[in-house]
Amino acid sequence: MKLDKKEITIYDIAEKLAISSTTVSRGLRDNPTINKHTRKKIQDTAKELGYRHNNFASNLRKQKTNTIGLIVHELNSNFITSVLAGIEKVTAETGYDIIIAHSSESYKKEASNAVNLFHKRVDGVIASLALDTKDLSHFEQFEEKGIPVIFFDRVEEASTNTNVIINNYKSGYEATKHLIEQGCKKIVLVTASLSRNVYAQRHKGYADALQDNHIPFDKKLVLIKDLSEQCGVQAAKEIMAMKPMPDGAFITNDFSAAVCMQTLKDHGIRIPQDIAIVGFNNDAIGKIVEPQLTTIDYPGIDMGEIAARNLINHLKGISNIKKTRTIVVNSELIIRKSSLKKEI
Amino acid sequence: MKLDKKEITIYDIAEKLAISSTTVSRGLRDNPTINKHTRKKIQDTAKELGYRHNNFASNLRKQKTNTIGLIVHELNSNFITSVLAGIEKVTAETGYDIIIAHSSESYKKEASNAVNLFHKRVDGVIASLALDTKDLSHFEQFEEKGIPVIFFDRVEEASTNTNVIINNYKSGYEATKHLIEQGCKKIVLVTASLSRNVYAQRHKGYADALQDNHIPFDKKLVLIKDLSEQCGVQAAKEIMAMKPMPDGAFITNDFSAAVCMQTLKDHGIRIPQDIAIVGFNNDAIGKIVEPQLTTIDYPGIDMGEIAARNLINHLKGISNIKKTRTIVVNSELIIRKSSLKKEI
DNA sequence: TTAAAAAATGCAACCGATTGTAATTTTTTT
DNA sequence: AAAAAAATTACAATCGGTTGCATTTTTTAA
Repeated sequence: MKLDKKEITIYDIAEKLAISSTTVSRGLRDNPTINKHTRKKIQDTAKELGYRHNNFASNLRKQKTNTIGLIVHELNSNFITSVLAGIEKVTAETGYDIIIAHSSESYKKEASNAVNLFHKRVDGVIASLALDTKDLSHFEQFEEKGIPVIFFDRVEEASTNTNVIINNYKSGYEATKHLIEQGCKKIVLVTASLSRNVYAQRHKGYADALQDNHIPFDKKLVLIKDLSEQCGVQAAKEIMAMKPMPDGAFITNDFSAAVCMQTLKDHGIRIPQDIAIVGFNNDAIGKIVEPQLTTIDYPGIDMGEIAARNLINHLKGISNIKKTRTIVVNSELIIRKSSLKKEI
Repeated sequence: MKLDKKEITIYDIAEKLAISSTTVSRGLRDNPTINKHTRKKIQDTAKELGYRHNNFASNLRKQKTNTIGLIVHELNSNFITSVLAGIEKVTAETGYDIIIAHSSESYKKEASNAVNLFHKRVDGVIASLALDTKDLSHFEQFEEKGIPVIFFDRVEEASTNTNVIINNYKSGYEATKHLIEQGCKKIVLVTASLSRNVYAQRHKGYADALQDNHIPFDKKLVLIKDLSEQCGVQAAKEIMAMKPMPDGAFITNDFSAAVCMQTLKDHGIRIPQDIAIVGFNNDAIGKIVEPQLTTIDYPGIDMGEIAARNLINHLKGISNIKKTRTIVVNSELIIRKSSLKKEI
């Protein structure tokens, strides 16, 4: 077994330069009370000896970690990775680290991730809830210690936390209205659990758009699914079994919409002629399917940036998130061929 | 400003129970030298007081972090998330934590991520290289401190590190052979930088399959692209410009293959009749495109699990990765409609 | 040249858990 | 009941930075 070289500490640097460890500590962080010349010598020696900062010692003493925790339901989505990019942009600027934890849409795992981050002593948390998360009790531990938590996208609207969201109601309304304008009379809504805010709001927008256009709301046209691959196939089958077959579908997830569309096409159904389809998320997949998918564009980067900016400003005492309750980011309908009955 | 409750330490527990902090420390970790009854009291009191373990103090003292770093080129891919799932399975069992760093295919960011993990003092590293990473000098810092590094998928074959890979040569060979068997005579290879092992090997397999079947290798049929969305469009255009047009294409990335296929179809080219297509990765997208995409299945979960298992066994002294150089995981050709000229 | 002000550096006590070894208590053996 | 063995528990040093305050050195002002 190779013997690892001993770790270099500020004491080694201090000894070599015959100064105190205090000065070294300050010099390494460019503290202006230390003479410029001394600082240079310290930093050069640190490099020369291969010094590396010990975060554990530092955090232990400072009682801060300079780390924020991110809890998401899934990593494998364009939306989440763009949120991540937005957060990283801010944290890179401000010198914070990120710990990423994902729950795979499981409430249980989300709760254990929360405990984990809590024990890791993150300074703050940014989170998007799993599909089946029903209460926020696992976030209370943060509250109790005064650790700020900001939710985005998948939030609990009734909570007193800061939420960064899009207007899901408006998006649902617009998507449905668009389908109606294209001449659809019988519109299916394929969505996930209505206990999750985003789906509940989209559902509400759907229902109101129908009502405003004098189309009766029919509960049987609302299909509640998970967001699996299988769900797209299932939805397609149920749609095909309806008599008469619906002529429009608002599917609140692009991947599911793509799978559903595929299955419908396999059974000889023409899109958009027989049925017009609108998805949600503006995933890359929407431009690859045939016909290209009309969808709602969701500004992930902005949401990430806003959430991170607010959190860090709060941590630095620049602002106080307790005063901000909800931040709504713009989303918009992107019209592509899958819904254009009129132009054909 | 709300005053946060003071943090509870083992000393608080010790004081309350009138025992020493040593006993508390051991009791919390269920050390059998501590009386069962005492242990119970300690753990109950800890819960009651809201004690949380201080990793910083612990790591500082133990000089270990129980954390492994993961460096990947991208998060937004099915392959990488399944690797992650495999790694998490092992780390969950063994009590290790993961820090995820992604480079967005940038060598520079990869290097800075490596420095970051180094300063975070991860006990070990699992990495998949960015497209343009040409040397492994940024990993030398780990080597010097005796921190083990295992590479997977995107590796530097000439290095002396442990690599977990699939047989890219064989996969490239089989994909090409399959196209030849379907009657293709002029086969395009769309791939990424040949300086990255995976693409170099697939290229070699392609070239050898051609030769073994007496089809002359033509450099002009090899299109080197990045893996962007645009690249699929570009490739399609170049393919269409070739006279006569190729009748087969091996595109070493499912997403690019899907985009390329889409573009070809937009120009009235029939798949697989006019040109048969094989992708790589077995991404979900392959089952959504029309026709469904023939591809190479890549066992992400297994690779993650194997990499993590080897790393952690090494850390625990159970085995020594210095003795294992390369682990090859099975991959296989999945035949779907996009390449089946014969059956039509 | 001396006093006052400013700049630079150092002292020493923390932060909280871990661990080798010693001390104490309890149990077993004779 | 005393001695030996086993089981528990405690002491005290350690990990490596950080920071309030004191001290020393240098610069400026008088």
